[in-house]
Amino acid sequence: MKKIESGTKFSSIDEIIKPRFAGKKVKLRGWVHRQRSGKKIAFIVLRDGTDILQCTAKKSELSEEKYEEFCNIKYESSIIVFGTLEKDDRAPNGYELHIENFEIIHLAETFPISKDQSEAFLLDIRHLWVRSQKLTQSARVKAKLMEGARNFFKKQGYLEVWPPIITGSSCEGGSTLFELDYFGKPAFLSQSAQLYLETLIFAHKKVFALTPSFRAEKSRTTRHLAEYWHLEAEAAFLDLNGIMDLEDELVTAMIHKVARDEKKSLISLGRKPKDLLEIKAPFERIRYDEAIDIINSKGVKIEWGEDFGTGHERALTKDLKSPIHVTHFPRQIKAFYMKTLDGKTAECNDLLAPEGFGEIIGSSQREEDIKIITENLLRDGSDIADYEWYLDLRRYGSVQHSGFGLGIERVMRWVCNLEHIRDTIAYPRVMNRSTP
RNA sequence: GCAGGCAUAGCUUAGUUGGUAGAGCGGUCGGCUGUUAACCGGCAGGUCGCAGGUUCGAUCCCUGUUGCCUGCGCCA
Repeated sequence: MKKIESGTKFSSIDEIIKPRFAGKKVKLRGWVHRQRSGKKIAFIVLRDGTDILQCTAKKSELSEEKYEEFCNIKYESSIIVFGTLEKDDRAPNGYELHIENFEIIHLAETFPISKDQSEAFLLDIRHLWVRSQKLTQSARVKAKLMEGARNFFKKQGYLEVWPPIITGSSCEGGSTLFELDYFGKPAFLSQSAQLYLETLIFAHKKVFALTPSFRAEKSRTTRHLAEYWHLEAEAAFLDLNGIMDLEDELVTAMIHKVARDEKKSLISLGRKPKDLLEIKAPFERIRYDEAIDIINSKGVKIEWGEDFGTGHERALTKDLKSPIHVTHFPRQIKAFYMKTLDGKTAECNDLLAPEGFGEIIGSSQREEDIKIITENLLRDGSDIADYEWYLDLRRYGSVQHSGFGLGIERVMRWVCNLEHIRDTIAYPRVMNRSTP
């Protein structure tokens, strides 16, 4: 491997593929994304982490040996190229580099990924497939979504906090937790930071957190991960309508940020930025009862008291352009911490993404009545002793409060128009895969 | 967890109503080309997932097993 001389000025592709750089000399370094060579002229498509650029080498402009070396460069070799940038409609993105000199940093072995690949194979060699256009674009979109979210929370006065990942008790139901050996005692990987965020609002009033959440559910679907990134917020003094307002503005801020700053990636993933910009808070809100009627009217059967399945969510959102809230689900099918006003329904809401993508947020106003919480815990067969610390929150300065959890990868799947949630994350953890 | 499907070269696959197999890509050698994972020709590359069974003979039929994929349930 050759050392790169220190002090050398390199450009990045995204900053030079602009009209004002046409005719200018530039030095780039990156990886060979594509390579084609002939007798007199050869091409490589260079990828440098910011964009791709076609580079052209002519035999007449390089020495015989240099040209041959250029023709023998293999995919994914790392390389330094030097030359003049030109506008050229024959190049993939309208610009190309006319190579005057180049230096191979590392000549790659034959890259195992070629034209035809199966999903299973791409998961096996994920550590190399992360270099693909699809995964790099999706990664950029994700970063922008989070940037949009953080900006939004900051503006709203929410403090970012870091709850624990290892926990001693569950949040909702014990069967879906990953158990681990914690110095000889059982502990669990967190599946939601909610209960901890509830403790923290008494210190900070309004908090949010981005944490990994773990679900040991043996789900086999295109929208479940065993490890996913969970964006959760909790706010004191907020009721159900207040938290829904916040969710709508958050989601709007996130998708608008991406639509403005990551246009190319979105387009290439199959999502028009303009369509995202047309989606604006507040989103439509319907009650569970109305949703039941709508779903039934679309020919998909559901009875009052049933939770939504995939088919129900799809029927409800397939023809929508904007997300929609479904509120006030039956209390019996919802978690122990959700508030009830009428004893029958919960002050909760699910935010469903349009076009059939389904649930992206689960949210509720929290129950303050310690008796009802206890009742609910007993209903679920939980051990009250495990929740004493949580019940303390209702003993010392209890206030009305609400919060929600948003699945980043779920939002990603919708925003990037992706068939499978695994392409929203570099290393998807699903039921039967934990490597690479 | 339930239901269905698949497993043949490095990758993507065709095929054999049971007589041990072809192709494309990739590799390699050569030709051609301002190419867009281009095209043309030569060559190399396969104990047909694994273990049993039936059979003169199994990659093909049967049983088991493992891995993977899809759908459902569960959820974000």
